[in-house]
Amino acid sequence: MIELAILGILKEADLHGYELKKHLRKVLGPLSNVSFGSLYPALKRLERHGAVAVVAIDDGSERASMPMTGSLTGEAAAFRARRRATRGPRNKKVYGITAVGEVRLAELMADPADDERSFGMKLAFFRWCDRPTRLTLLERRRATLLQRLEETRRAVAAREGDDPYVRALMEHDTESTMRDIDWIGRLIASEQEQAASDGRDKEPTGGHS
Amino acid sequence: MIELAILGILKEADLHGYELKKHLRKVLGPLSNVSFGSLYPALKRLERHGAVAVVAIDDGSERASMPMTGSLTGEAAAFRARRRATRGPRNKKVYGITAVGEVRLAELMADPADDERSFGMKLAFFRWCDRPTRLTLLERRRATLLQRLEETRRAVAAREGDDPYVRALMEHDTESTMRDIDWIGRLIASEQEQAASDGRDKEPTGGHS
DNA sequence: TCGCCGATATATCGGGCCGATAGATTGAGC
DNA sequence: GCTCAATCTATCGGCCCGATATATCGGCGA
Repeated sequence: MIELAILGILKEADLHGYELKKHLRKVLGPLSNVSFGSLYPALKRLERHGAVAVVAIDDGSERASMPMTGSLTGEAAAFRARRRATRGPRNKKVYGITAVGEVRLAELMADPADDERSFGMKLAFFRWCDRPTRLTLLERRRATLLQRLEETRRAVAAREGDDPYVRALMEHDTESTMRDIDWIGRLIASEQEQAASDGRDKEPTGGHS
Repeated sequence: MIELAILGILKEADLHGYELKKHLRKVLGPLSNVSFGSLYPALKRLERHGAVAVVAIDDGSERASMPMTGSLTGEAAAFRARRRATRGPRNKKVYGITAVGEVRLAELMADPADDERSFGMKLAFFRWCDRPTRLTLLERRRATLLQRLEETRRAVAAREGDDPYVRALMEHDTESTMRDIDWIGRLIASEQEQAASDGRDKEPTGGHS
């Protein structure tokens, strides 16, 4: 799921690895402490698959955002050569998302994976998908949580005189799950309201009062 | 952390891999969906380190729980040989925890890892450790959650006009974290009450009214 | 009685994730 | 100029997981 995170962030702006990690931390907060040990291999993977591409190599000169297509000529190249000779380049590889990457992002958003982490990430990138997709994801999450709730409830009911700590854990889990379900319900309602609002804007016929 | 789960379960009863997985699912519920791809390698690892040992090999005969020390003699061996010749043995490898394993379990319980999963597991096995250790773990968890709460709050405050979905995510995270902190607080209070109660039982002097 | 099937049971493999670590540049402060 | 912390890319070993292979077991219908 780290690929989803990378693509979702890169869709907003071209960034190099280190910045990417900082943005991830800021946007997803405690939901994803992506380590460099995952980030760089993932970037390589995505590049190999053509989902992202190196947009520029920032060597410290002012000429950032220089496309890599074609050969560098003139002053810039000379400047870079000088720099490289004296101190060596910084070589910050700035990545950008490609058309393939956009498709991949959509695929990953539609992926059935539905755990805490995955769902949180998808929600964080909801702005990149349309309303039907959003509703599908929300409904799926609600179904998952309801199933989990049922499971935990059965487990609690099955053994009454069990260990008090296990019991406390399960009861707390039940409560948390119920609250999460409510929350998802509110998100769904909000989404449906907006959908209705959009509908009214487009075809105001049939509106009563 | 799968080792903690295995040792914690095995401390209660000797089990073979398949049973182990079922017990794990029952006790830890949705907190750990340990797969065989982790379970069997982990068992091997633990056996190599001497933390668990094969207590018996259940080949389908009625004589379960037969220790492996010494050679099998008499009827049981004959029966086993007959069975093996005709249909082949079932070879359920029943594992048990060793003295080394008990030490390892205590070490893993004291481990500073403090994420959702790790803490949940430890709590599920609280019955295996003394009250000071429990309180230490609870306090540590509370500190972690408080830190996370602070972090999320700062992130929310830092950008006001941000994406509504990211905002919803963060606000929900804040709420959940606060509830978790309250919960931990209640567990700590309960633990301290019991500690005080124990103290009164032992030295009833100084009790005022 | 035979065959089929789902549950039981052990095990491995490829691939991904993570913590630790390495190696290097850069800017700020002194 | 010197040190130090932050920036930046990258790899390694070890662990975890989903998929998969293999084989037995108990029950149920033909």
